[in-house]
Amino acid sequence: MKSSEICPRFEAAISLLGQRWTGLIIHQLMDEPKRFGQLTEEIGISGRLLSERLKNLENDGLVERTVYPETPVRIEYSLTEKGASLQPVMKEIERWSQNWIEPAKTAESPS
Amino acid sequence: MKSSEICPRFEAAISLLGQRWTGLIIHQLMDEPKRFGQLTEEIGISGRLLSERLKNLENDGLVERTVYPETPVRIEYSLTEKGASLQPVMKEIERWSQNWIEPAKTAESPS
DNA sequence: CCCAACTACTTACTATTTGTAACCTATTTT
DNA sequence: AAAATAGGTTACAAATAGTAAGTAGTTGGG
Repeated sequence: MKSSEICPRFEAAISLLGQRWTGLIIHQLMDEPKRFGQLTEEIGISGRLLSERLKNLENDGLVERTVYPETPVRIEYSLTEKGASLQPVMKEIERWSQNWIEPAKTAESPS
Repeated sequence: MKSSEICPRFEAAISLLGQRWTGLIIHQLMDEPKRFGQLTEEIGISGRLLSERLKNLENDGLVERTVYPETPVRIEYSLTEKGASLQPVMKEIERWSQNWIEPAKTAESPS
């Protein structure tokens, strides 16, 4: 019952990243801003959840929604400075996955 | 619908860490092996879910369950090499949270 | 020996979150 | 005008998480 012992900031960070899709969305926005449809296709998430997640990420200040009033209107989602600063985290997860996740199998250990 | 474009290893890693409690459990086991009751208290997770998560983590080869046949029996959970190799990831999340999460508020930016 | 307490879970049930599919509005192409 | 595309929202079923109580194997006391 005591959720002490753990740094509340770390807990907050984990409750952000430890939510389904969130990490993937941030990862996909790392290189360049993307549009709603592009994200659903690349990630394989439903519109309902993508919409929900993007709203949360906006509220947390990680993602920014920009409307370009061209014709037709174009809407892009990009990372804020706070969001972009997760790059080292993403890089480390990538590195770990390269070393410890077998591509096809569900195996345990690298060469 | 196409979940291509994303490295399947990265996806696998994210689906591990992007699950509620998993990151916190790994983090708590980083320093030293712990017992079931200790984890529930520190993390604030229910027995049901802790049990489930630990089983999954065992299956994924991240956590090891050791039974010490003392009297009374003592059961400890520890990280395997694969689990321990997530330390850089945890460290980066910690670093990020120190820089970008305000302790009391839900604020946006560091000093 | 019997009863309470402790650890490590499991089971039953409820609440919340996800996933699926259909729908909506505005614009644009055929 | 009809169909298509972008960017969503809504309604509902299915899966997952949370809560509380129960179980099994000790241990310690009366």
